[in-house]
Amino acid sequence: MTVPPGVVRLPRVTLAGQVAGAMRDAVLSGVFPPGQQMNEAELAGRFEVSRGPVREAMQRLVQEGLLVSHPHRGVFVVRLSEADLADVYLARSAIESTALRRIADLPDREPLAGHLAAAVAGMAAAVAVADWADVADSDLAFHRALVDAAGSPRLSRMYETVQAETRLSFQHLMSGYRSSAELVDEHRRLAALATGGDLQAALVELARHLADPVRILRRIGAAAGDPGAP
Amino acid sequence: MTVPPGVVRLPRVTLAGQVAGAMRDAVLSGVFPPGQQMNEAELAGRFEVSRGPVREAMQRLVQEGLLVSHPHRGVFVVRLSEADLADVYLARSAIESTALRRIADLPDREPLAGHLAAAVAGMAAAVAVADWADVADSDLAFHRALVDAAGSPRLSRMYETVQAETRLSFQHLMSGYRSSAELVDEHRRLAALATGGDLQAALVELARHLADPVRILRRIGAAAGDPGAP
DNA sequence: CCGTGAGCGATTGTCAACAATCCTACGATC
DNA sequence: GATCGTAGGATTGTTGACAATCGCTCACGG
Repeated sequence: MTVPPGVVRLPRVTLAGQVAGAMRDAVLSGVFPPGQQMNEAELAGRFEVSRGPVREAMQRLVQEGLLVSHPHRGVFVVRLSEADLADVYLARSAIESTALRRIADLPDREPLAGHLAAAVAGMAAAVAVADWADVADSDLAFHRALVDAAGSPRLSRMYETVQAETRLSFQHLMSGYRSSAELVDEHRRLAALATGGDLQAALVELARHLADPVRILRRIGAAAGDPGAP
Repeated sequence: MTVPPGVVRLPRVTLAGQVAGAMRDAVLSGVFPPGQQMNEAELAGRFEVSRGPVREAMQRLVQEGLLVSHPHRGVFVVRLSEADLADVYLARSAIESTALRRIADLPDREPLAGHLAAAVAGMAAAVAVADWADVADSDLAFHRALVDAAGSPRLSRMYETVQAETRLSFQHLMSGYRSSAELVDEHRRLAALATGGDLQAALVELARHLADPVRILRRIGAAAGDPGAP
């Protein structure tokens, strides 16, 4: 019997892996408030598994920066301060600007342009109906496409962590997105520059986009519910 | 009773944490060859602990990129290819160049200059006696000081992972250091530029220092045991 | 000879129980 | 009232046993 193409090895799934995914989603969607203790026994009961896989899952999220572990005292949802937000943006800037440098050398930037355009279109549609969660998703998908286009496993892996923290800080520090066409235009401009071949202009635009947290924090102060771009 | 200053909360230590540290050291020092399976039961016996803490320790190293886990099949020491090495250098470049930008804004760069000078002195002494392990340690300490001086927890955390991979790829892909004063001079020059206030020159020097892997790989090909700077 | 299925041993994944640690509350003493 | 010591409950850390999975080998049938 010859096996037809398309038949591939099925992914192995462990309980710990599934629990980690479910917990990651729960943390990122704000189900647990900052500083909340994650009770092993209770979570194990909810998931109907033993404490072992829950422990493993939580260790993973600790390494991802979403939870923090204090030995013998428990594991807690991180409290992200404004200083943390600033640091997240610095890390994003490091990763995304390096990605832009790689993208500038790509022989074919059309696939990336397509992905960025799709994200911008999704963002515009979400802005039109004031669906803030979708705006955030599109925004993060835009930047994720940028980093992944660099073709660097390590940049992508680092960005995964930092993007989760971006989403989390958005949950904890910000209360929503402004309904503004400026946000969409900003991304449209960045997409054009990132794929247009003018690296220096793209870097300047990215730096402006991820400008220093003082500007972002000013926005928070100036208008509640007006946090700027993640 | 008033407690005198200097009396601080003692760090809590778990078996899992200790096992993780010992295993990290063993992996980084080349005790386990690339692709080696890490047998839980055997390691648990060696450490005289149960398999639980060994599992937790290994999960941590998996997240750090030193081990790779295949569910139901085991955990293995990663095999780092030349493409991996190139990617590690790209990630280092992203982090270290961002650190340089932050350092350029430091009000006082003297402490960093001191740390870099100490690392260079240690490197020179190690080169003089052809102690390759010490050369590597000094080299990595130099770059670590650079990143830590940026004062960004996330840059430092990301760098920890990438530096461990640097050390590991050094173990797996390279066979030693050349005994060369050029290496020491390179670092001395980088230290001067990093703390001297000329950001552009420092960035150019860092880029040269972490030049594209093709140059490094050429060196491997040109002279066995002559891998260039990590 | 080749392909398939079954069995076995080794190893990983999970479970439940016990041990250890922490925090809080309460009582005793000064 | 402040401090100290103790006990108890809740939770985390670890252990050893059982369950599940995988890879390899061997036997059988076509």
